[in-house]
Amino acid sequence: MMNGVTIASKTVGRLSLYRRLLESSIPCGREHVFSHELALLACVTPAQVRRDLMSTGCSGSPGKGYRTKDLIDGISKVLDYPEVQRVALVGVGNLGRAILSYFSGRRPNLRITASFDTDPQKTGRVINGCRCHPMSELTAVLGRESIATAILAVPAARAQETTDLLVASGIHGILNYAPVPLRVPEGVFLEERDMTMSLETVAFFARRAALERK
Amino acid sequence: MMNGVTIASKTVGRLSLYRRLLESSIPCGREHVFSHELALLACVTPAQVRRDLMSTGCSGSPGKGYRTKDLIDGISKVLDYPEVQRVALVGVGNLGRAILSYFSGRRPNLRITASFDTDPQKTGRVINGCRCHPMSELTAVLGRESIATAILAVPAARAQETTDLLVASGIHGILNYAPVPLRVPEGVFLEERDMTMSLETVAFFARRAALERK
DNA sequence: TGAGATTTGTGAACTTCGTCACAGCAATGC
DNA sequence: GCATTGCTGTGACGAAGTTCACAAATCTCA
Repeated sequence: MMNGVTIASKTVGRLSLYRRLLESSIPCGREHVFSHELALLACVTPAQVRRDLMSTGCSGSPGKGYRTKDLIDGISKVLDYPEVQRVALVGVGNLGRAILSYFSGRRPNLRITASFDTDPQKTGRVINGCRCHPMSELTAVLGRESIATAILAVPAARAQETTDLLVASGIHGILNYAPVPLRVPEGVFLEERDMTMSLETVAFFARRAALERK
Repeated sequence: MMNGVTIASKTVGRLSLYRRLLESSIPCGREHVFSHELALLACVTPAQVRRDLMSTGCSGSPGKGYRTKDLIDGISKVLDYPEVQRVALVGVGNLGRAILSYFSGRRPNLRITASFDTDPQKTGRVINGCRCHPMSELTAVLGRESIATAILAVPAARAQETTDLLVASGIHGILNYAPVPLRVPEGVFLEERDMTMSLETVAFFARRAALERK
């Protein structure tokens, strides 16, 4: 690791959640929060919250809780890059557009600034506030904008070749919505979000729970 | 548990993946597969594959591997309901429509057969091959079609109330794409798929990996 | 100021998930 | 038929993630 501190990937995800909750769901007047209040909002245990916050260096005081502002700043110091961190989206189909419209203007510090597609109908246009480039420009655009993070939403058949291209172009983190597992070299962080796997898992346990109830 | 066998949720997800790979990526002539071949396709270790397959009851023979057909049947016996299992989608926005078009006609045994939305522009119409009902009909439709599984893709502000309604209407499994954690009673299986958390996690580790490389 | 109530910070236990490594067995070659 | 090869099935181990539980710290109120 670059600096001495390691931080678990699940913790990073929850920190992002805590920050959102602090910004949106804590009544404005409140200057302090307790771990059990955040826990309730985040649907985790208070111990989990405290454990996660340890890795930000924030500390609260017994009896009073954590200063809301300190938490937001502390979490941001861990999660945010000093400058804007740009993200690329590859594949501007139904899902790609949903992702674009979902993220547009959400966090000023983390922005999808470039998208790519093979379809000439789409390339050259601005879709959901984001310019769509042809795949041929991928390497150049990623380099120019120093993009290290990509969201992949292309058809299964194209997923691996696209990944290889992304990696060769300097991408170090991929969020994969294509329904195939990706092969990436060491040093590239990969998060798989296969909807089929998710749905089939939920369906399996739903069935089971429904049967149990009978 | 209803029957004696417990099965880990991650294993269920991977079994679904193995089946897809067996159906699509194994050259038709091949009657047998080795665990290391499946492992390569699924991007996991051979030991993981064998471990997962244990819970299906399938067994292979040393030197020859697993019979492809046995595996597909064995996995299906675990994952599939004898009848069609119906799924509901709540929230037919950008993401909802992407989900619908993604799943339409994919697995005959697991089908999204009803969708719901508050927007009167959408209700009453068939969108991406799926009838969209007003929320007021939710309980009735889920009951009539005996639906126990739901995909949630509504705005954050509506997510918890919608969940409560789903649970009250007999849902036992929820796949949540709304960007808030849901509170569900025991006995309801919940899978959270918050895109913001995922993206922020990937961005964090991408940045870290990129810095390390310098 | 001191007693009591409450919450933090964290070592230790526990749970879950994945990997190792090897005994045992089917197939093949000699 | 015996030795060899190479893969399966699984007990044991290890890593990651979560919860427990309690000492130490702060606040409240008399």
